[in-house]
Amino acid sequence: MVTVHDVAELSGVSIATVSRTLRAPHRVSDATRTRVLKAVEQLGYRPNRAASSLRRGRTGAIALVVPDIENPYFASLTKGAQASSRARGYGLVVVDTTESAEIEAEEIRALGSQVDGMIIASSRLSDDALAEVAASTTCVLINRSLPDAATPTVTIDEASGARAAIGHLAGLGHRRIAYVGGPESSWSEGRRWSGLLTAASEHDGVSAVHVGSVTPDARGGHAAAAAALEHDATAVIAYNDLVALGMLARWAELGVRVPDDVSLVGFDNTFVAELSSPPLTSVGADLREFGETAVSLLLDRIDGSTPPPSPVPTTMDITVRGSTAAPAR
Amino acid sequence: MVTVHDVAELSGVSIATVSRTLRAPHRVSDATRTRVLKAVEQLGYRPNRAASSLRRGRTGAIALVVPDIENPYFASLTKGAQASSRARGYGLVVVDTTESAEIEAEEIRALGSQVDGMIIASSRLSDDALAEVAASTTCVLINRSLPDAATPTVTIDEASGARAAIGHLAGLGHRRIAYVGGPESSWSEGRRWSGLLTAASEHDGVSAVHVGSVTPDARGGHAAAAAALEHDATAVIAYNDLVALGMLARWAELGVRVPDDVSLVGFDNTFVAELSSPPLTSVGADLREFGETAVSLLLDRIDGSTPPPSPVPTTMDITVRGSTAAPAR
DNA sequence: CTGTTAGCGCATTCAC
DNA sequence: GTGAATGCGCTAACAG
Repeated sequence: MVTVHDVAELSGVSIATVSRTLRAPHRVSDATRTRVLKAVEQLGYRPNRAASSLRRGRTGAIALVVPDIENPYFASLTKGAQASSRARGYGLVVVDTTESAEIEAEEIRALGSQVDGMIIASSRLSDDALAEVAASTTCVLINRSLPDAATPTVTIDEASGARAAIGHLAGLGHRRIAYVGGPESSWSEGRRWSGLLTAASEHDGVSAVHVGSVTPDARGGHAAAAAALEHDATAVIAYNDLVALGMLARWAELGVRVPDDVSLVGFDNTFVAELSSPPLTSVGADLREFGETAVSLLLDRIDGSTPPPSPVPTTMDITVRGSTAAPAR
Repeated sequence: MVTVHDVAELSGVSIATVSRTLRAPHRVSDATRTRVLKAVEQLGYRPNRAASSLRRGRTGAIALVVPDIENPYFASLTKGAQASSRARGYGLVVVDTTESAEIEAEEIRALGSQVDGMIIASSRLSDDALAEVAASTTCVLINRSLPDAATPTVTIDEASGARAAIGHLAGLGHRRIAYVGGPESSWSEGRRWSGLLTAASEHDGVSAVHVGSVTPDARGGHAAAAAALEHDATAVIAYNDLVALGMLARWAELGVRVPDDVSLVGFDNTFVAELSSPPLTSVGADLREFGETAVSLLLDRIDGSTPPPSPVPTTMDITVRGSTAAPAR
């Protein structure tokens, strides 16, 4: 292993100057800087992160905690966070908690001394447990608010998505719209449903009906497909794209045609929405950008340069694809 | 921050004993061990990773480098690697190189001092560049072999997948089978196509025809959908599930019915194969297990307990869903 | 502008 | 079985 001492010796300066050249280049003379950098290059010197972290009390890394990296929603979020943290010179540790509150708690504890801060997405922790985490670490929450309201949080404006979905369907002529919800414990679920109710009330004659809560995957949609049709609705909105695709597949088996017999709208607009036939109309936010926002907020907090302004919720837009059309009658 | 000194003071022992209690419990007496552990618990002491790393010369973390975390293939791989490394007490740093050889090289360099080893999946690096990495770090390659053959590698037995696909289709009565390939530069592409050719030759009267190379995503499949039908084939095998779904969607627009008019088989058997209608028959390996295998191999190398036996390639199995049936004629 | 010095928190000798 | 002492590689005072 090559250390500052080796570089110092080769370039004829002290180890302090080597360190300075790397951390604060403007504090050394041009001549020595070039000399030191040449030696660094020549020896292939890379500062030891562990030593640097120990001395500085900061690791230069942040963590992103997600419930399930296989979920396209979190995959996109991760992608954005990754790009953004690299751009700011930070490493990113991604942790998949497999939807388990226990593992989440454990990982967060273990992470404590390894990173300078963390982003916790869609936490499965209780308010109390999460508040404790927020109190003892520098963190940013995604899609989850805490009563105290002191913890920085980035959220998606679910109401804007609901408005876009309802507006699109109402514009096509739909009057009765069914909503297949996600887990009742989910933070998004509550916001999506209340957003839909509000949006429906803003259109004359349009009503929304909640037809059950399912697990937020294709299996859930599959199971709810039949029930969703039992309410005279001409359009169905699903908790997320996966649920929507599950319904779509089940309806195909049942001979129900989309969008001829019923229109279908998903939430999140993940890449899977483009995969089905017909492709799925879906409302969603730019998740990569969302991930970037969270990283920025966290790093602003860590670097402490500016007091982080509480960011405005990211709005959702609708992407109209083939699964929606005017109702038959 | 609570350190060994705090724990030592509270439990009335020296810092050496505290450290020993944690790292080599059997080397302290029962009495002191319980006393120290109580103090650890009481103070909420967590060893500082940076200090520990500096002293021991190992970080307790490994890295997984993937081209694209949004790709379900790598997401599943990551999931398995994550679970397995956690189980063995190692942290996992996931890096997404966005399919860029440049970023990959840069990240690998930066990672060097931060992890004890790395797993490089589907590297975009040149043989030379990759060989250099392999020479200077402890690493394990996934889906990519190096001429020198000295670098530990875990691979998937693509030939077994090809055999399963051809066998299934031949069994249904298909004789002429088209293959829509992926990027020619892809390591898997070559193995898949040659495996298909070999497998076809093992069945009387069965032939496989290569009908072009596309980008390995739904867009690629969309573009190749029409061309795939121009060869009198009654069944089509796609480079991967995404390509298959792209074709499926395009065919739906074209009025081509699956599996009535043509059968379709994907590669990788990622979760998206379950999402389409009809759901996609696909050959694939257990990717989570694959990720676990890679982690095990790497950690065995690092811990150096046993000389890592070169693992056998993971075999692929076929999952038959609704996209395949006997040919019409 | 540059060098000397003193630890950061921990794991490991080596005595006892 | 335990304690005292050393230094891992680096950065941040402080002097010069």
